[in-house]
Amino acid sequence: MSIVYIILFIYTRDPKSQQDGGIYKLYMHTSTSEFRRIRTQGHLSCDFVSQESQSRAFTILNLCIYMLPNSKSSESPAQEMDETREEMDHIREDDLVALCLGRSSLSVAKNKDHLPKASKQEDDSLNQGLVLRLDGRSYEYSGDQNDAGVSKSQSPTKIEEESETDQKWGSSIGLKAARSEEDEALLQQHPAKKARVAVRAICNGPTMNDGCQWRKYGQKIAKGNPCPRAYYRCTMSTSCPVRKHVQRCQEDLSILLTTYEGSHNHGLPPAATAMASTTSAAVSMLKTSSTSTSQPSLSLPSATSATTKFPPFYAPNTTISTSQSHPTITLDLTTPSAYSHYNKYSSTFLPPHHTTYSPAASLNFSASSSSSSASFEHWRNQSISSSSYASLYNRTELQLPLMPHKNNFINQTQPQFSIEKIADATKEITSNPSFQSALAAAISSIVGKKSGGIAETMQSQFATSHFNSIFPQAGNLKFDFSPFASSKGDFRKL
DNA sequence: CGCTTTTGACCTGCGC
DNA sequence: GCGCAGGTCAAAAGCG
Repeated sequence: MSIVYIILFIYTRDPKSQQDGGIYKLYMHTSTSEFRRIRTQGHLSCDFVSQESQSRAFTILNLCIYMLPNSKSSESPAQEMDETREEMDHIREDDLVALCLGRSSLSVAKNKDHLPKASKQEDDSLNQGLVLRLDGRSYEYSGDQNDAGVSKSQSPTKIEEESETDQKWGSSIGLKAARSEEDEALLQQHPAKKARVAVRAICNGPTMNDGCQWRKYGQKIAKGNPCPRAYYRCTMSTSCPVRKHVQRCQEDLSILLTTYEGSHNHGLPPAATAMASTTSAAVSMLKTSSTSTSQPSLSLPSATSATTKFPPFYAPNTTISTSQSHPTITLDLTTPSAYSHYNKYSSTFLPPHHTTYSPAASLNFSASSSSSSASFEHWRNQSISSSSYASLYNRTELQLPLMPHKNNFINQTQPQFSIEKIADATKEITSNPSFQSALAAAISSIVGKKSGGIAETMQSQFATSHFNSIFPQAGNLKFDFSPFASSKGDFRKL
């Protein structure tokens, strides 16, 4: 099996200076042997550069978004591709913001030989392990521990504990690799165990407003944390098996750890679909990992794998654990890439106008009960007034952290490839449920982190507009996290 | 009065 | 088998 790299650029533009900001590159590994670079007109654009197309059927193995400094304008797509490879070789690792979903060795384009084709050995490594990475690389990469703005207190406790003894990439990865193998074995030993998704988020209220209705049925003092753990069950349906427990982080009382278990057997209100889609995507990843016994065994790459260009930053934002009886994936929303990198760079590189967040950034989880319509209305009003489609699109896209500018960068080069080919490829990609759920979760996570909570409308608008811009041939795909939408799905075709 | 929360008891799984 | 910890139950209390 080979590797496909699809690089998706998401341009950002500062609304005041009209200067181009950072770029997101989205690498997608699939199981076919192709390398594509996606580019279209405008802020978000696509073309496909397909070097080799052996099969249109593939599975999404990895989905990464890296934030890079601006690159140079290119004369042609072919030149751009060369530049991309060049970039991959020279890019400074700590310039990256990453958001990754999928299964990966993280050996993304470490060297030129890795692109576009991968050796069988690398293919095997790509198959190994299940990773959900949501930025945070700056916490794990310890090349410069004195990096300004990288506060240790922002780091999730779990990773903090690990990173204290495993400050370097290699050792950390080694641990994770070992653990992942154990996890895999455990997952296979206990197939009946329900997967859990834990969400760490800053929340002042008793629970996170995830859009569902919950009833508390118990409370316990758990070992190792004086803060009581509260148990809730979903009350939106009498037979709904979904439970969650909520516990405050001992180290930082503003952080709430919410662990979800089970799947809703009823329709969800639109406001609940964002979290549900995120958690279900995470669960599906766990399940995929645990059920893929017929495929090559899954394990994380060796710590000694020296062929990676990008360090395998298993972000502190996400961990997979089976230390308890249930396989658990932890999503950390307390260390958004935006904030960490923003903090890291704003004082040094960014012009003053970058030091203000968009209004949406001040949104937070509701401090009231989980089903508070008042808080929802408050949020809704904020969303409507501050994040219409147009304003969203013109505001540097939620003012995600920008990298230092090198050059202006809007390349309007016309694609040299047939529309049909692009459309075909786009359909293949966008019709893949794994990709849909992964991208939905990824974007909802990154937007959710930016806003400090679940901002459904913004997620919907952001994800929808971006996705449709990225894949204009996909037929108006829509991320439906909107509280005003009627569908319970998180991703659909209109 | 009905719904929710609290809280001690009980059950279950796991490690030794 | 025993002890421990996590999880659940259900009666009592609280609240609107």
